Amino acid sequence: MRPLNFKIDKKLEGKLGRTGVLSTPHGDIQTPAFVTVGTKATVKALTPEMVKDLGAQVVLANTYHLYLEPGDEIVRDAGGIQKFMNWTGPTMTDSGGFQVFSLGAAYGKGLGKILKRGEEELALPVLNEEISRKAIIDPNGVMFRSHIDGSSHYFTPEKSIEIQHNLGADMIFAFDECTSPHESEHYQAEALDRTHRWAKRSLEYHHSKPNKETQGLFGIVQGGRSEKLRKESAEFLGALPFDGYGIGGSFEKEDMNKAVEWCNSILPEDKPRHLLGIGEPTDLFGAVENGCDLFDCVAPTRMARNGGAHTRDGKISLMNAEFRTDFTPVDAECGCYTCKHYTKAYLAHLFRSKEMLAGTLLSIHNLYFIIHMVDEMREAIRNNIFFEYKENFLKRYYK
RNA sequence: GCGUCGGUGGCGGAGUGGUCAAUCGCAUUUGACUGUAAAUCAAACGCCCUCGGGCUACGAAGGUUCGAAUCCUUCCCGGCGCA
Repeated sequence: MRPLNFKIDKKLEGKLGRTGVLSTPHGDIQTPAFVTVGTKATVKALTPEMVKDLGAQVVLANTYHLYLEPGDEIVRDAGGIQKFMNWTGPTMTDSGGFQVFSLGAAYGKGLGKILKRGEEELALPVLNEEISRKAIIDPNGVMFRSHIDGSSHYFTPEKSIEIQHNLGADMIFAFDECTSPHESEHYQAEALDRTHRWAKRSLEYHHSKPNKETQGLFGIVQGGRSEKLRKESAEFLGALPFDGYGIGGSFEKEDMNKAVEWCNSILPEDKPRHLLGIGEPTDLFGAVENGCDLFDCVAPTRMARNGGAHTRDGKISLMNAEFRTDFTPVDAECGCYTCKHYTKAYLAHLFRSKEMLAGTLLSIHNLYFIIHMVDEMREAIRNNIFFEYKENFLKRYYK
């Protein structure tokens, strides 16, 4: 029995986009779908019931974080991540590959996944960089220093898969190296070679264990901003028997769609593709159009906790003075629980007085907004109106 | 009334002769947030202008000094103690 079954039911004419159904041991996912991030086996500020009610189909947790606390064996003994966190739907776990980046090359530099124009100078070497960073890479794996207590831990591809077997999600990722966009082409090639070797090892280890019966393994395409490397990576990994593929790395905003297209024109059509860590409306349209089926992103929930809200007319910050006396919903056209029952003035009050409910209510809204936007893209593809939908949405959102 | 301690920027509270437009915290304003190191971070925050600078400021008014938020005098206001 295969752990996953992916069935494409409609294609976007002239493009790589498609809709489908991804069946997992814990239920079906209508794709394209936005994956809610619950790094530490919790979607921050929300109960699983809230997450379900706002329309989430699948939750993604993290290997590195759950390994550190509470420990993957505890999650295993609890009956796996679904049972542990009381989320009954499909789950995924990331491999810890992103932490190679965020705790390594990006540590202390405020570097994110998307490189903005003019940020290149940040690539200048920092004094004592090797001391400050908390992840050090070698050919065999990565040494992490815990961001919690400073203790040292060593991840190999085998170790990451072993942890993910213990966590027990329906879909797991091969251990990869997410590179900094500042790295040279030479380094990108070297890192990609490492990611490929790690991918094979992840696959071999995975298939040497019985968990392969229930867990699908995704390989992760890397290659930075290089067309040559991206295509090379898609070729290499596409030829391996993964159950799906992730597209990782950090991008120049303008280049992302191209990079996604390079990868997806090569990756096997019948396998699900997950664009890792992307969640801005404009990026999601590009990703769907160019053939991605899944995307996860912390932005909706993180923004929400910081007072940032999506609306049909663009982003707003509820900390802005004007909303203190605005007695209308965050988005009058939104059907979420928060918009049905609360005003901006109330949310502004909650944020200013630092009440916990603020982050909860706005997380509900932002997740609902993004999830439903992707749902609408899916329906638009099925109804042959994707490009109209896209144009109307983006024109209004970014006006 | 006498004695005593104190009055600093929206608030709290440092500073006790020059390096003070004044540490710091809060509040305020704005910005950022894309496989969560994040309910976080950054910037601005007397007035005027362009970096730089100019102007007005530490209860009020005088004074000492090259120079005062800092010392002196008087006054006003507040806490406490004694009558």
